[in-house]
Amino acid sequence: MPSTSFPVPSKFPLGPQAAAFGSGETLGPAPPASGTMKSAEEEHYSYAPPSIGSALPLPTGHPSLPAACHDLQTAAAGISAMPAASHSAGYGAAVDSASSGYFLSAGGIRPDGAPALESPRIEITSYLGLHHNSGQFFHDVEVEDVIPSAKRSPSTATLSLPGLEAYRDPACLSPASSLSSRSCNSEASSYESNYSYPYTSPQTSPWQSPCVSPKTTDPEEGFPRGLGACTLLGSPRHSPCTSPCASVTEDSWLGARSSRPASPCNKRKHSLNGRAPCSPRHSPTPSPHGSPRASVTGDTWLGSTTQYTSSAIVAAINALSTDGSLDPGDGVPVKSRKTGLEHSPSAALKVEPAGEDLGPTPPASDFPPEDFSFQHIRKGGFCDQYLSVPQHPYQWAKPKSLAPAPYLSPSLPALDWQLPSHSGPYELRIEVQPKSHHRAHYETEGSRGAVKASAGGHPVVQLHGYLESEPLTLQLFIGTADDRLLRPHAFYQVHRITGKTVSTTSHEAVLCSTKVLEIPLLPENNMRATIDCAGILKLRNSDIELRKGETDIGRKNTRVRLVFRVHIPQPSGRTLSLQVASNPIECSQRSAQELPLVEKQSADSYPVMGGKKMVLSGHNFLQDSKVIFVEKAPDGHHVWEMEAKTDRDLCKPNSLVVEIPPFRNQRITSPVQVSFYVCNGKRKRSQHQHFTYLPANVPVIKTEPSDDYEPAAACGPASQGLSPLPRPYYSQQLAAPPDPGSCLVAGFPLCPQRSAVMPSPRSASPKLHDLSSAVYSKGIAGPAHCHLGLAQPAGEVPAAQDVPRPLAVHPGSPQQPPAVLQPQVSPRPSSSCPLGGQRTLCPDSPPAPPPPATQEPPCLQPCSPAHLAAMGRQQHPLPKVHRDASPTARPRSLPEVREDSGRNLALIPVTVKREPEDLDQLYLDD
DNA sequence: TTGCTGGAAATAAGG
DNA sequence: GCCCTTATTTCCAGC
Repeated sequence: MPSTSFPVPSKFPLGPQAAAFGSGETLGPAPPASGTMKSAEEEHYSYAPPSIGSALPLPTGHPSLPAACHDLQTAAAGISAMPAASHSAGYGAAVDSASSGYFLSAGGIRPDGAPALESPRIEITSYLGLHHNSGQFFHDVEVEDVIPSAKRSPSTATLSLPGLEAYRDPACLSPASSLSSRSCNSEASSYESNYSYPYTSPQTSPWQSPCVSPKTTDPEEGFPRGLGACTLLGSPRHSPCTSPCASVTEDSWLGARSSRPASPCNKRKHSLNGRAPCSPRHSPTPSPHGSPRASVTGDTWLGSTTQYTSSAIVAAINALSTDGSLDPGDGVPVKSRKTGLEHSPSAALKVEPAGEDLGPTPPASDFPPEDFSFQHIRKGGFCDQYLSVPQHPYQWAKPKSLAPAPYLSPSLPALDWQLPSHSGPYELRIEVQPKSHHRAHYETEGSRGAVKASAGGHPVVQLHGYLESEPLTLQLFIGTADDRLLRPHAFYQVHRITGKTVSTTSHEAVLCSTKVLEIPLLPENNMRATIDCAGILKLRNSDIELRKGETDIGRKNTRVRLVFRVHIPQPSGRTLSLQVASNPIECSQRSAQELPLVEKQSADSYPVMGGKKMVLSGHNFLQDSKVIFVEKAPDGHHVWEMEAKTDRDLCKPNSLVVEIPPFRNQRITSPVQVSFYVCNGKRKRSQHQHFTYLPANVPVIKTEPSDDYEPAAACGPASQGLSPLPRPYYSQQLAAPPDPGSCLVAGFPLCPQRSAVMPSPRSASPKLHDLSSAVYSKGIAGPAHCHLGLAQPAGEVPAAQDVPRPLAVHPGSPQQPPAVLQPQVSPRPSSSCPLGGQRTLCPDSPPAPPPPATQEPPCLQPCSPAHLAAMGRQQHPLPKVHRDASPTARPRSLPEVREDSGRNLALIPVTVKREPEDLDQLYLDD
């Protein structure tokens, strides 16, 4: 791991990010240690040390590097960095370090000869790196300090897309994945499996493996997730190249191990002949993504922190990247890359001989991480060949994205943070929703085009209230559509569409292993953008699930949402981040044809007595369709379930009339949020839609279905509770506080909600975030780590899990002492949640915020601290009750202590249905 | 020729 | 361990 040592970013001025990195990475710091692990905190905090900086060469990049190089560097750096950041968590310090080292080295190498090097490789990697990691990151950070964030255009540069290709290595491209799929995936596994890699880092493994073991193949694995980091990819990991080897390996490997030998493989092989042999990589793509979360959780990410960091980092990197215009990946359009890979490269790859060639290549293990990577490079192991493939000369030259220089701060909120859709005068709104079905394409397939609007055309997003003349950047990524908090989807990635039919400029970036499409929002267009450049890429379940830390299941997890974000620089120097998610989009082929889907509902709320007719609009409704209303406990158990009456005569494929059933508790004093879904059969259920029961004496509030709904004041409990979001469960947009400042508190210690439960590191979702890095970092650090890598049983920390994240100002705010953030760190949300603090956040919030009755999924209303607090306290009890209930006993009455308002409890017989499954499972159903 | 689709076969996963 | 059903992933073919 020697190598490891160096890269460390020199400066980590950044708070969070830095922390993340630093820590995560540890790398750098890690003194090389290879292996030495630091406590999360340490890492976070520690990383910053200047010493490190100095120590680190960051050569990468840094400053010294020419602009041109910059990109590369970035990439490289990113890579290195990333790992650390992101992954470190996951794997353990050791790993991280390793990885870091790994990358670093790579990076380091480059610096020198960088360019020379197979840039190709770099590119690939780079894309990852670019964003997030990279040493640059560090740099960026520094820079950032110096430079007004606002002015950077970074993202552009960085992102520039390379297409992301980055995602997949070229090598990977191959469908081959088949093998890989497993193997790869497994990468992690393999990793686990015992192969002893010198490095622990997962990432590393891949490489090594290449030759060595099948595992290797997996480039992907490492990749995505950890990589998420992506970052790395670039480098070493990139293994993709490796993969090639892998391929070699694969074969052997396969034979040996492949669990599923044939299947895909066969096909794939078949394809291989023609195509990409690399199979192993098949996952090539796998994009980076590994689900972020997973990643986070997983090895890769350090911890939530990481994410936090990562995002910040990314941002920073982006900013930096700005400088560099080059993007490794850039120039190459994804597809082109793909193609390229497939063809010639593939041949090469396929030949695998490489493998042989590689064969000779010492197992990764043999080399020190750094060396390892280098060696590959030097030797030109398969990688070289691979790389050598002259794919995109222009790659490097790729022009910067057209997008306006966005304002990017290194400290931008992590992608899994819950952000409001509007704040003060600003509102980010989806004017035209995407079609409810869009068949995502696999890497092995060609693009299936851009997501379209149901009425034809494409989705449209507009930022209202922005009167400045500076263009902004709209970020788009694929998010989840389940009941939990919105977060990047582990199994889907946004895919940039280009061509004659695309009128919107965009470029891809990879943040924390999540592809992000950046689209310019121009004042001349009224800050409105038509999203005709976004397709959806499906990653193989096997590739993602095998990653360490991945907690989500791909099977039946085929719904996504388009998530849009915009970061608005404020006069105060802070950045206001807004986010809005689209209606859910069913991405599978089958589902689109069979599963019922509710797009709109005529009512979002109604008094408990029910009886009103509600019209549901959507698809695949049948006369036999049933509409089931469900009240869930925080832990996902069904507290109440009722089949609503439907009017068969009025049932049409696209509309269904249902009578709102009376709520079980007619005495509620505050709105209770429940959900309902349309069921066409055993396994054919629509996604849950939100519905709010109002107290009998409360005047009915007209609700608008869908996206348009605008919560009054998000902050207040009232809004939360009441807010009848027309949106489906999934809609998790946070309502923004009426006034930007109202809910923000500098210090805001937020509940670590997610962090506790979710793998993902990101913990709090800040609404405004301060650019200042310092503080930021700290906060991050703590929390992040907590979870990463760990998958939590849904049941365990019910409340915490989905508890909405409060909006908050970035920890980074100068005012805030890092300490404040700490709460986030705490592993357990429940305990950790600083209620008091939260409350402080929203002054407006009513004193006794009655959280919506128990049912409400925490996730829905993240905003109010009170709410969170309440959840933390109140919800636990319920779960218990439920658990006690026998699973089978479906409707069963138990004295329930229900708290409508949070204060008054009424004992009411409750029908309890025990739901053994987690939310996830529920979602998956069956 | 490339990209986008729709369909469906081949496999894998679950029950 | 086998069979059946369902879900996933890869291929094909047409426009």
